[in-house]
Amino acid sequence: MSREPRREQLLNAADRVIQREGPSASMNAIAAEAGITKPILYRHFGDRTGLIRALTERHTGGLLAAVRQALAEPLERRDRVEHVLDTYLAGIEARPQVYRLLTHPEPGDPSGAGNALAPALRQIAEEITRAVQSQVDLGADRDLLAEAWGRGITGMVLAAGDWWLETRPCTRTRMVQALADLLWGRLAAAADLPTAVLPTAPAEPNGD
Amino acid sequence: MSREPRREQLLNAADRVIQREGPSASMNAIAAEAGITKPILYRHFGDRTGLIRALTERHTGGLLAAVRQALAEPLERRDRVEHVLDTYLAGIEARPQVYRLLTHPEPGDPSGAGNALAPALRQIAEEITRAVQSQVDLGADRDLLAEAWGRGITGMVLAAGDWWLETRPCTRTRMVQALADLLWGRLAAAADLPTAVLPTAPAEPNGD
DNA sequence: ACCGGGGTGTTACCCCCGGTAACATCGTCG
DNA sequence: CGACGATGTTACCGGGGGTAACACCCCGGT
Repeated sequence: MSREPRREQLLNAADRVIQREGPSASMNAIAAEAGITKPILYRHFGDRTGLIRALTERHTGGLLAAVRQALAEPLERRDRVEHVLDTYLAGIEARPQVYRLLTHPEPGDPSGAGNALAPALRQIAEEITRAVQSQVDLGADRDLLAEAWGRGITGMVLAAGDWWLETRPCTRTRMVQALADLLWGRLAAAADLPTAVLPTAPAEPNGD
Repeated sequence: MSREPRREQLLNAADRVIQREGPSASMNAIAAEAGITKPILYRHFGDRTGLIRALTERHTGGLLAAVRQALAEPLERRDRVEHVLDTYLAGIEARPQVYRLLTHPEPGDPSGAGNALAPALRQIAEEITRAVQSQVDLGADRDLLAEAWGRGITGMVLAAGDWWLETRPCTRTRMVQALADLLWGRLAAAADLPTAVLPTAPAEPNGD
């Protein structure tokens, strides 16, 4: 049996463990799930990050492709944006554990310093950047704006989506509306509230 | 000498190590930097997360207070938003390593599952939520929108700020403009670009 | 029939990390 | 003085990532 099929089996096992125990599952646990021992895993994936990377690449495909396709949909812009948001939220809703893996990829790697966006998310950010660049007329600043917005929108959806997944405060479509509204400048358009009172929150140094 | 001052000294040492080695510095390294050994650290902080928490709380104060104050500034809304953005970016610009600590607090903790936003950031998100709730008239959906937007905006600024810090594609004020423009619905307002190419040949399933 | 290579797998080990137990030392207060 | 609360130490544990060394098994070549 050539290497590939075995690799797939090992990835399946790793997948199951991570579904069950979260992204911090140990190599021992993964090996045990696969019915084998550690060195084999290391033969196939080099090190832990290699395994995780293989795993994420395998799952990213679907979500990334879906988002990319949604970005290219021939709709009115607002509808397209909503479509993309819904696609993303549906994706993370379907497989929360995998989604964790995508967002928390390599716990505490000392090398690369701090990327707020995991590789999988960075691909999405680039996809958005490209879409904005090619679809929206932003004048001279287009490159800067598109890049900044690509990252920004990705981070926004990541954080908001995470919150939504955990607290489930509303339906998915409603959440899509809320985010699209934000992107659509509803924050700018809304009226001021009467300056109630309380310039500042009464100093409450700490909570939790 | 009561406990507090020693604690401060230990935190100073931890701070130096983390400035130098990043947030994944080991307890041994921190103890060594302080000229002592591990058990003392554990006496003072319980465990690693306790230390990190103490450290973040110490640094969060400044940024959080600054953001809170910026949110309460008596300006036109757009100016206020820009002020908040600038405050945040200035804060992370001043101390990148600390900022890493705030955003990557506990690498791979198995307990809390996956919070995309670190505690420090969550406080900022709540601050934004409160500000939106009390300052902007959003009709019946105000609670949901304010919460979703609080998280979303925080995530947006986190991701975009991270990218900006690493690549420094423009000045801070320009970055502030770019993000404020996004929040101000410029994405919605801009014209379509002539559908230059794109619909292209019918579906060409392709991977990068 | 023999051998070698590429796959399978194992046990046993290393180093470091987070965390703890047990013990020794100083200064202060009653 | 003694008790107490702080300081500090060495030595250890369990477990995680990662590696070395060895064993099997099958298949194809000479």
